[in-house]
Formats: sequence, C-alpha cells, structure tokens
Amino acid sequence: MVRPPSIDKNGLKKGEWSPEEDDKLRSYIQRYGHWNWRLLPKYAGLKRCGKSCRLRWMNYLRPEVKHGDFTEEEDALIIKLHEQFGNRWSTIAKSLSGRTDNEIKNHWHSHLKKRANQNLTASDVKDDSSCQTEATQSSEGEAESILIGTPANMIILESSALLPSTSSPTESSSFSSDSGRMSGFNVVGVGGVEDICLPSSEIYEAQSSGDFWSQPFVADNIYNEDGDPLSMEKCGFELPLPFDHMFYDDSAYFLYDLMQ
DNA sequence: AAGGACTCCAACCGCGCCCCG
DNA sequence: CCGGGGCGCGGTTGGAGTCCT
Repeated sequence: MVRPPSIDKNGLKKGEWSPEEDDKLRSYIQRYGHWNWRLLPKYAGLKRCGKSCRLRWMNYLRPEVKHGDFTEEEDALIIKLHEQFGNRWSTIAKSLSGRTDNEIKNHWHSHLKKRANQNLTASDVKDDSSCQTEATQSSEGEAESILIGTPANMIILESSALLPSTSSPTESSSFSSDSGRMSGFNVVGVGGVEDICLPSSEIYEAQSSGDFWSQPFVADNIYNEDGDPLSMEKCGFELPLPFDHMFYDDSAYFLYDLMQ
C-alpha cells in the first residue's frame, strides 16, 4: 500500500519507512525535539530528507496521533468544517483531536466526499430548514449539540475547548523560546558526549529499550530551589552531540544561549 | 479461478508563507 | 526592502488490498 523503498540521486532513502527508521526518528525527537527538520535526519542517523522525517513524525509517529476508524462524530464534524473551510485540511485538523490533516484529507476523499455530495443532493430536495448533516440526525447527543443550530465559528471554539492542551509532548520537546530554556533535553548520563550522541546501533538499542520510553525528560524537571531551571552544565551533564556540533553552525548559537 | 477495476492511505512533490539577516 | 532558508500545506501518486465480473 506504500511506495517501495528506493534511493534517490542524493543517496537519500525514499518510500516506505522501516520499523528501525521509525524507532530512530521517534527516539531522537523524544530526546532532542525537532529542532531543525533539515538537519535532524543527519543527527538521527537517518538517510532521509528532513521533509520526509517531518511528514513521518507528524502523520504517524507522534504519540498523540490517533489511529483507527473515524467516529460518526468526527465524520460529521469534518463534513461540517469542510463546508465552512473547504480544503483547508490543517484548519479542520485543529478541531479534531489526534487526527492529522493528511489523514482527514484521505478520509474525506475516500469516504466523506460522496457522503457529503449525497447530503447536498438530498438537501436540495428538502426545504431550507433541513440543512443538517448525517450525524445530526443520529442519536449521538454530543455531535448533535455541537452541530444543530450552532454558528459555524462556534463549532471551532466549542470543539477546541473539549480538546486537550495543544502543548503536546511533541511541542513540549521542542525549544521553548519564551521560557528561555530548552525543554527538549533529555539527559541520559554523564558518560561523555560520544557516549550518548553518535547514532550507533548500540546507543540506539539503549534508547529504544527499557526505562527510556517511560521516563519523562529529565531536563524538564531540573530546577533549583527557586524553581528556576538549572543549566545542563550546572547539573553535571554535558551537551549531547547535536548541539555540540551545531555550534559550528551560525544558526545554532541562539540555542546555546537558551541553554545558559 | 482469473484478472481487471476500484478503494484506500502512506508518502512524495511543489508551491507559498514566514522569519531572519 | 530583499533574498534565502525552513517549514507547513494541499494536491498528487503509487501500489497493496479488496471487490466485481
């Protein structure tokens, strides 16, 4: 169902992602965040372009991404929002917790488009007061309360209010520029830079197993008595490779500043 | 049973926006 | 103001799985 793996002219892999690649990308982002999609695959030990990594993470690997069938409520909401926003899938996706724009777009083209057209045709036959979606006629109370007689802009607000915080684990593992610290740091040890940075298979194994998956980011929880975040060095930790290496890159200096 | 048509969805592609120097 | 880099978005593609004849 997916494109077969292939290597492009730049030596970058394309096509289907292997479980090993998924694990590498997931473990890297969960440890360091997605600080730069273009450079990320290099440091994560992936022979992929940044765009491909971003897409894979956004649409498939993010922990908050919901997989599986769409509910009637979700279908109804998508149809309603599509009436309002058209093909602005990212806007629609914001109102559906755990669903990606790509997933919604695919679902629309494969399932809902026909249904929406049928509804449209049916509503042409009915009088003007019958502009209800399929789900509003169902017995699902929640969707009904949202959709019937509610101004379109209210749908966004109401459904958004029901969603969990938008500060997802992904986002929280990225850099938080307003707080002035890097929340994406996960401190794994004091064995020196090389121990924890090179994407060797040994390191990868260590990352992928055991406590790593169940432990929160340690750096997020490192504060002094006043509640201020401590720098990595003060805590006795060294910088992991990505940022250490990035100091050769102008664009990375601000990251270093954030850590101080 | 065979094979052609259709469905579904992960992944790719390219454009445009935004930010920064 | 302008140009370049990075990212996000929406459209499109490829091919395995399923359905239909």
